[in-house]
Amino acid sequence: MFIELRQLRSLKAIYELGNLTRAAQQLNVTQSALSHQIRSIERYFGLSLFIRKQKQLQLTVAGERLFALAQRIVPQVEETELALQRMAEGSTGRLNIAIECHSCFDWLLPLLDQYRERWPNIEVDVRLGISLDPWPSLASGDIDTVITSDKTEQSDIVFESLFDYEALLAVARDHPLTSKQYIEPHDLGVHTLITYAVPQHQLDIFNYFLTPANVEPASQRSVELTALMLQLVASGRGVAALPNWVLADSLAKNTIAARPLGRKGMHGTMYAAVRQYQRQLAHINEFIVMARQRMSLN
DNA sequence: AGTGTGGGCATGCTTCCTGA
DNA sequence: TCAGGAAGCATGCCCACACT
Repeated sequence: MFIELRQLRSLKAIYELGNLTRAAQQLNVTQSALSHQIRSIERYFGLSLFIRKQKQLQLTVAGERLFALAQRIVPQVEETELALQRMAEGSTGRLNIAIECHSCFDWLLPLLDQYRERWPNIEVDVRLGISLDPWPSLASGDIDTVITSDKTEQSDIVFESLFDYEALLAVARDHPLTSKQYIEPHDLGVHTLITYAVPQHQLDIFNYFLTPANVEPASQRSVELTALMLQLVASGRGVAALPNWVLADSLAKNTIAARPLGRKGMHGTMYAAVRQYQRQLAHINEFIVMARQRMSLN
């Protein structure tokens, strides 16, 4: 391939400015360099691009053909360069987030309000990843980050740790389990467990606590909203395993009590999974930094 | 180290403008 | 009309740099 973007830019500048000298000034090269460029195209194709009879350069048919190409290509390239530059600076772009936990809304939504103030030109969208497998969407670029506590080996995906948390069993203030220092799996065998309305295999309380001990709760009730779950727990209609950031407010107001799950507690880390090449984008990096800052304060 | 390429410097040529 | 100067382009030569 012989025709280069550099040459199209030169041809466009020469035609628009009317002579080599002014075009050379605009392109930050010497008149001589520009003349060499044009001559090299002319020699390669064996065609003249300009009629050089007067001082004013006039396009030949071949020159017009190449200039038409330059008029189409150069603005598109410049527009794309600008868009990429802005994307790298973070002044435009998008942040499509998939979250794998219902309770993440509790910290994510206030964070996004703060984020939108800082990055008003970034389009932000949040999708609940529980009902779908978010990883193919992340790999294909359909979404930009997955908020998850499951760190799995994925090629070209980096897991940025956001914060550590502990899942606790929330119970009513006067619940019999408040007498225990920590909860054991069999303690739940006689109580109603309130969970989010998702399949059992997506619930950590089953995966890491009940199923390994071969224990089933006496009954299970599912709800969609965290607030409703907390109300049901507070009124003694069941117990629920929730991360500490969800319980912080209710514990502070003393409307419920909470106990660790197991002697050592059930600890986890929340991650933001992003594609490797997107990690350096300013608006994505800033989201990670803001999430860390916000949750380290809690 | 050899080669290719882009671009700068120096210089010559052509065209245009201006004043006598 | 013509001479002189200015403006603009072309070209040979050279150098720096990238690539193999």
